Amino acid sequence: MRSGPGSLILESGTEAATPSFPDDGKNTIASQLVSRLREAIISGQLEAGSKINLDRAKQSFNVSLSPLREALARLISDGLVEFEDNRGYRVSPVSLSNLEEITSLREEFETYALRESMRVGDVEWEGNVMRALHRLNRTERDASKPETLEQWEAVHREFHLTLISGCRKPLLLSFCKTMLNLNDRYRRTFLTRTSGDRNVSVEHSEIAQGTVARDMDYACDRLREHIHRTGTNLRRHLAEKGIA
Amino acid sequence: MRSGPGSLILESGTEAATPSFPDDGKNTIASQLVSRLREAIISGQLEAGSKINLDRAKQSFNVSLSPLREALARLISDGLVEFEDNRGYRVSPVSLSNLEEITSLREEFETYALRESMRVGDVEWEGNVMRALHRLNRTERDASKPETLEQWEAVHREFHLTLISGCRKPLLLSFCKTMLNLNDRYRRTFLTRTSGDRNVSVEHSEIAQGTVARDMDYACDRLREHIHRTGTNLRRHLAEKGIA
DNA sequence: TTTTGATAAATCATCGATTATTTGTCAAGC
DNA sequence: GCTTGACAAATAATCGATGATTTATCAAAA
Repeated sequence: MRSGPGSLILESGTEAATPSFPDDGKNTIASQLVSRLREAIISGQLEAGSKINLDRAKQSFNVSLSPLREALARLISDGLVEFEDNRGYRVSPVSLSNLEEITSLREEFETYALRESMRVGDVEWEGNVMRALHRLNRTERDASKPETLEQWEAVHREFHLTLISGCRKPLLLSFCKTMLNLNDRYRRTFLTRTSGDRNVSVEHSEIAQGTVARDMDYACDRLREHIHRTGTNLRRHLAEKGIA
Repeated sequence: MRSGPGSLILESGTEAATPSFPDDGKNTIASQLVSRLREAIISGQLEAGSKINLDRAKQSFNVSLSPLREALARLISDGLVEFEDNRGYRVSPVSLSNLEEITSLREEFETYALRESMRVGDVEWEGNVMRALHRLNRTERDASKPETLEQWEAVHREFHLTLISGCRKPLLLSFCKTMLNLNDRYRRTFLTRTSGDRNVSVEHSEIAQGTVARDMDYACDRLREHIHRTGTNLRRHLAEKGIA
């Protein structure tokens, strides 16, 4: 299926602009599935709480059972999928209490990671933060253009991860990444527009400015508020849709 | 292989004292493997950093490939196993920096979870804490008897988990459980005796007493010290064995 | 001697088919 | 009418075999 390095046969896939070089990562079907399934869950294509029928999933993703099961097993780490013996896999459900926990943990984990980053982060990290902020501010978010929403989600996620990427604590970073994933699912499912009384751009800028200035208390307070506001916002939207 | 409910054929396994009733959980080979592999890694039977050869593992555990791969995929969540495309699975390596991160995160996560537990925990939780303390104090730990060490590890782990079990934050609890697993691997691998200058029993009692008295600062300070001392201890033992 | 490239061996990834379990259905008994 | 139990359909779990990739080996060339 995959043409090896040096092959003259062009691949028929959508990606692969450089057919003579092996792709970086994501070589196996199982690994590709992890990405595709994660995206499908976060974006809401796979409904929260719904059972994942292996036969149907197998068909709709055009894969065999083994890589599908392996991908789902790996997704348990992300908290996006749950499993029970002989009952199979299901998309993790959403709930008010789950959202509240995610918000709380993001406040705790991310402020801790940000403080650590400011303590030990180097100049390159500072630069990455400013670059991520700039990209975020230059990315348009228009509810009438769905593709801009997706793009904005990506750079927004990247901004928050960059903020804490200087902390030199890989386990902590992976936890934060997980929480951010779970949080993004709520936003992408329930929140297409931002609340009117917020200027999110300013919030991001304040966090970033405080961060590179290494003003720990200021930056962490701003970040905590930012996360908290998003949580409050989302909670309201969940309540409107009658989700307990 | 498995005799169904009501069957008159007795199982040949070591467990299953009540053959007429389905086991609670752990029904499938994959799930049993998760437990067995986790125990094998934490106990040090599977060497840290070593590659897991699927063919050999298949034979030594007497299972087929599919459940083995699925079990390993699930173990990634626990941070005990790492994976790379086309290179397979390996036991997560140990290092000084990894131990230090685990210690830091345990300090942060567990004190936060303990505070939350004291804030919202109910009377039943309090009772569970006192029971876990009592069991721990009554469990002997004799380096000359390996089976007592294993037993002690189990009740010790149970004590720490019970402490924070009142917090009503399932995601936080699972993170703490993961960190505790990783920490226990270091202790079981590198630390068979407790340091001479510590009275660990007193430390546990102080934490538990402060907890049920809902003295947040006292209990959390004692817990943080307790975790920190264990970390310092372990770090020394790692250094002695020349592990960077 | 070191490097390179081809080949062989080991190992991982995937598939299709088989077996085991759960869930849905419905009739018999209470 | 409600519960119980047997049967059938749907679904999950496992297996053995096949295909793909990586790693090891070693001879030829620089």
